[in-house]
Amino acid sequence: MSLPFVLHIDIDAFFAAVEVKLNPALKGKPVIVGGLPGERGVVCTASYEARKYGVHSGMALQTAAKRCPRGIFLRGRYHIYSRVSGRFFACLKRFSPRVENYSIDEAYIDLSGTKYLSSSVYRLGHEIKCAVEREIGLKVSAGLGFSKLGAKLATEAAKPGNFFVLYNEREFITNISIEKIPGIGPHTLLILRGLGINTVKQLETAYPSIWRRTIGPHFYSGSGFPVRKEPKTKSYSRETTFPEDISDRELISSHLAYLVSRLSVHLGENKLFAGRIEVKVRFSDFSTYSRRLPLDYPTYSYSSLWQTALHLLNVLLKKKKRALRLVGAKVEDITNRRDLLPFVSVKGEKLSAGVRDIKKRFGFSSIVTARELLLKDIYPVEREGIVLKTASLTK
DNA sequence: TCTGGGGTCCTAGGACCC
DNA sequence: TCTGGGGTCCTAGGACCC
Repeated sequence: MSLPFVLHIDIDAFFAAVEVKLNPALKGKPVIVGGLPGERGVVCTASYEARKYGVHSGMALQTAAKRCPRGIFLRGRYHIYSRVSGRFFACLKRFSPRVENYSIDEAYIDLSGTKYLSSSVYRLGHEIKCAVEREIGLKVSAGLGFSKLGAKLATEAAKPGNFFVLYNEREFITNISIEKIPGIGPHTLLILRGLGINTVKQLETAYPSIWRRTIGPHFYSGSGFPVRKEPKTKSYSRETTFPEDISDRELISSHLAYLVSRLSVHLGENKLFAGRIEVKVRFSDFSTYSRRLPLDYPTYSYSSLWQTALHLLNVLLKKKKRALRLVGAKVEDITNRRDLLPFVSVKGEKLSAGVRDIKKRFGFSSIVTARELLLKDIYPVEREGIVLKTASLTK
């Protein structure tokens, strides 16, 4: 009988670290990934040098630029980060089959019952950390605990670049300040403070149900939440915040068409079918609305998705007479049921497959709908493409 | 300071049925 | 002519995470 052991690993300042690795001249400099200073957007990752200036992720780029005028601002190259991430997880899986990819740069590894247990589980944790660093060439922080929550908090204590073992997890957690607990955000924090709750111990004894709810399914709580296998994705979304608010309906629907097209291609490439689609808008006053509708049948066809999306957009635009800041689309109720494949023979599905093929071979913008063509200044056509005929633009 | 993009999960309340 | 109660399903939106 052995205790459960969970290792948590987190790549330090991931996106910034990748950029520094690819361009060593950036080493030791305040690197800020997320966008350029004048742009509408937020900081995605700040290097530790940039954090010294008070820059952190989620901060508006304009604020970051004020706090750190000499910061090196980069837009971010997500396809590269994603490749590094793949190597990160592959390396972890060599040590244990029970690896949960919690995010692009974070994982839980279940070390319970590992052969090396239990006298040297600590050494094993350290070995894994070093192996990952060698493999991807980036510094990571790691924490070992008896639960996911414990391991995660241990990693926090280890940052940057160290390995922290939580020997007395129960005591460590109960005495910790509640804002350190993942799952307790600004809103919950405000409520709890109002109730006079400041530590986990106070929360657990006074409001056990809140404790269970706020910590959610991600972490250990009494009976324990296991390290999960890769859960399958339940929804895919694409959204765009415009550089400037726009009112032109045609331009708005063109943006939406582009997003729906990307979703359609993504679904089709993975032989996935969406059962529902949602459209989201954000007006210039930041008020945000969404509307969703089930599709007639699960599909990845652009024309089916678009038809419903356009209808939802029209409903949403009636909400306010204001310029738009953002438009987005999301597909949900994803299935990969093979028995749905016969629907691919429907005309729209065949067209989708053809378009997808061309996009794959000649680039995403090599073939676009007439509607997307309105955006040609924003998303330049990569080659002389074929323009797919669509119905009237103003339908 | 002016607030991204991509996800997950939860809940209140309406519609509908018996 | 004053309107129950319970169950289920669905939508919109909020909170949270990285």
